[in-house]
Amino acid sequence: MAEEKREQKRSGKTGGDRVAAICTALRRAIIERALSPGDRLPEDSLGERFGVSRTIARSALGQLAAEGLVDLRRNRIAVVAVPSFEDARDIFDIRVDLERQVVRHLAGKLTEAQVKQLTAIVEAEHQARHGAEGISIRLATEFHVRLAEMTGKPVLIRYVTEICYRAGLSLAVFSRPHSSECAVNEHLELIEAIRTGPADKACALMDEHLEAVASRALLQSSGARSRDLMDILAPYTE
Amino acid sequence: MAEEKREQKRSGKTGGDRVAAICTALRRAIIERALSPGDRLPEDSLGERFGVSRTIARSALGQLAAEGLVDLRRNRIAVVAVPSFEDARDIFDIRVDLERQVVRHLAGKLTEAQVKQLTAIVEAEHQARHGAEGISIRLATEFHVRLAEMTGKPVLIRYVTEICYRAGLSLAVFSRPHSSECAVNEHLELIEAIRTGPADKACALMDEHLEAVASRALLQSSGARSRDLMDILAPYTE
DNA sequence: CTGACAAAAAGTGCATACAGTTTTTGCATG
DNA sequence: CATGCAAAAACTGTATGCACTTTTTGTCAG
Repeated sequence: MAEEKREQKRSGKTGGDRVAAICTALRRAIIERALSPGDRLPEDSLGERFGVSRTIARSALGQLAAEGLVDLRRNRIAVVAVPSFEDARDIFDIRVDLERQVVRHLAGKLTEAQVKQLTAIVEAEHQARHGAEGISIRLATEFHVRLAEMTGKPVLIRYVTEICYRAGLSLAVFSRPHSSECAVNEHLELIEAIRTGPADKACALMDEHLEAVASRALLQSSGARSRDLMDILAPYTE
Repeated sequence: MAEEKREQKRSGKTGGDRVAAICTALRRAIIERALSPGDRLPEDSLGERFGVSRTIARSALGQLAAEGLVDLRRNRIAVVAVPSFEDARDIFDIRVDLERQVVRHLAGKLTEAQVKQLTAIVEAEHQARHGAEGISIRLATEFHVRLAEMTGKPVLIRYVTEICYRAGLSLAVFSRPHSSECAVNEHLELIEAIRTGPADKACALMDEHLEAVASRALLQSSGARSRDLMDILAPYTE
């Protein structure tokens, strides 16, 4: 959030981590669906866009590729990753496990301030529910990421964050009608369950929530839902 | 080991992915404890060692940092990561979840060839149990990685592999007496349970196995076990 | 028109150069 | 001798250039 500002004051000094800034920007663009799966990300354009050399842009792409958000093939232009249906399913399976850990660690231990912080995000989700679709998806993701951050466990935070972004990207591929507004209520219930409830109860609710998100998108478009040009044009053939 | 040779024949051609080669070599060196947590990895030396420019070495370090095997701080020499005790605990917690998924997917579905392949690794572990300590640790890790690969699920494979390496690194920090030979028997039992048993049974055994590995090392050295110079020298003070 | 194919354009892969930042070293000083 | 400090050495951060590859474009024969 504050990084963007810091990048501006280019006093000739070394400059705070530019690679990270580009990664942050791209992650956000991807999660908000300003960038779609398959979109091209040439190093030149990227560098030019952010006012850095290809070296930096390239490094950012490498990082994002490691996170599974970008596909990087030798001698080819980088593209926003296009998760397969199986990938999406696996990502959600892992996500359920990881977030269950988050909830287990947090159940009954949220501070007043933390509850407030989470509620604020859900509030924002509520506000954004009729605005740009991208924003509400980002906020929904942010809710889960913030939750993970509250465990204070760096390793867990890292994996949850990464998997949440990948899940968001997967939904961009497979969820036809963007059906994530209902999440607002579920998120509120989650806060309550984690705040008051016993761990098991809260975990169960998180399981439910994630499974619901997954099926709303993944299962409903059961099977292929491939964006392959061949398939898209099939109905028009002859 | 063989990579170095290949790097020599510089025929001017494009050359297959050098970054990946360096990563592989370093991962292996780390898991075999040829490199210890905290060891320095200057870009120059690394590049020279592998016959590439700093650009490539740097990129490899970035990749490994993303995997949690290397610590990378601005303007500082990269070092092999030094996981905290909490990190180690969290890594094992996540590992249990991930490997449970592997077992669940594999239970009762191993082909003859796969069983043979796994058995071969355990055999190698047995052979190596009195040789170089590093080798047996690497083989034990390889067992789990191979298992994950048998699911054919790229996402799961990636996370299991990464977390296994991080677990290995954590053990390098916290496990005093290298106590991993007993794993041979446990690995054999695991193969059997996955081959024949129902998923629940096999999962339970995997849970046990991992928890055993974790406690043999992590819990036994309960609490600090910090490699901090201050602590090491404490007994000698005065 | 349609294909094929070659030249031009767009991009990536990698080394290198140079600026800036630690870290080390060497020395003088209290 | 310990201490500070400044110069040298060791490294990292980043842009740029060149070689090589892929993609696009343009042209010409069928």
